[in-house]
Amino acid sequence: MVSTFDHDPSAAQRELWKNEQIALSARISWHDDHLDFDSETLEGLKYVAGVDLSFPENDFEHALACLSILSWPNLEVVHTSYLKTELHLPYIAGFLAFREVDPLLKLLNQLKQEHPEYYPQIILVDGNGRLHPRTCGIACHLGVLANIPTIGVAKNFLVIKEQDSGEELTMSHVKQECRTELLKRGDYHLLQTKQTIYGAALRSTNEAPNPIYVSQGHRVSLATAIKMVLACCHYRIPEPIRRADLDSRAYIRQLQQHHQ
DNA sequence: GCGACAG
DNA sequence: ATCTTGTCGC
Repeated sequence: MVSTFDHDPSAAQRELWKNEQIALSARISWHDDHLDFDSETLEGLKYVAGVDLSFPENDFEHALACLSILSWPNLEVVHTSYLKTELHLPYIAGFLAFREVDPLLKLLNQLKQEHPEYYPQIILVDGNGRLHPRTCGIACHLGVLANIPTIGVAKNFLVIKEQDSGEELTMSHVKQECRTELLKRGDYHLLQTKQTIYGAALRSTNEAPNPIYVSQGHRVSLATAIKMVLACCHYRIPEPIRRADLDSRAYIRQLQQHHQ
């Protein structure tokens, strides 16, 4: 029995995925907020969500997807939902959404059916949004498919190289800039080329010198995305994503113990 | 051929 | 993506 999981997808498959990302990216308006709350004061915001996938030890084909709903401005968990899922593709940098977005969409649809009162007004996604080779990371993917405002938050920098201009944002260059420029909570460094603003490296706490990488997903401006993420950061990782990560990992450990 | 790139 | 352990500072 040959599993598709064992092999990298063909170059042809990757070209199809690239075209899909380019088409999705074209559907996003990058300049404006399309929110149902005030982007300046955050007045009217009630619920903010975080999504993440956690994996059992040494098993990257099975995952527990998690959707955490937090109240604003208290940032307390009011609802958590999980979905055990089987993954059919390996992780490939630049194509994360094709591996992970389906279970997240299912969780959102399920919440809308069963607990519409908790349906979030904006989602923080573990991964990039516009900060992506084709300006279409998983946060964009999820936002467009579910038609909901999203923001991408990555813990590591994804190298960007522009096809036409040849201009690139390299790991070492960005880290260098961050060390010298990001001195306190709220300081950020724009990640941009001559033609595109991809996102920002943000120092989210005074204690954590390593930045997080914030970018627009869907229906949100970069300025609002940065403000929103910073407002959600008690620690380096914003609370909605942090809770989805912690709670799903705890639940996996519980499942494994109960199964023995 | 080599290096490297979210999760 | 996962795990463990130790260390520092309040």
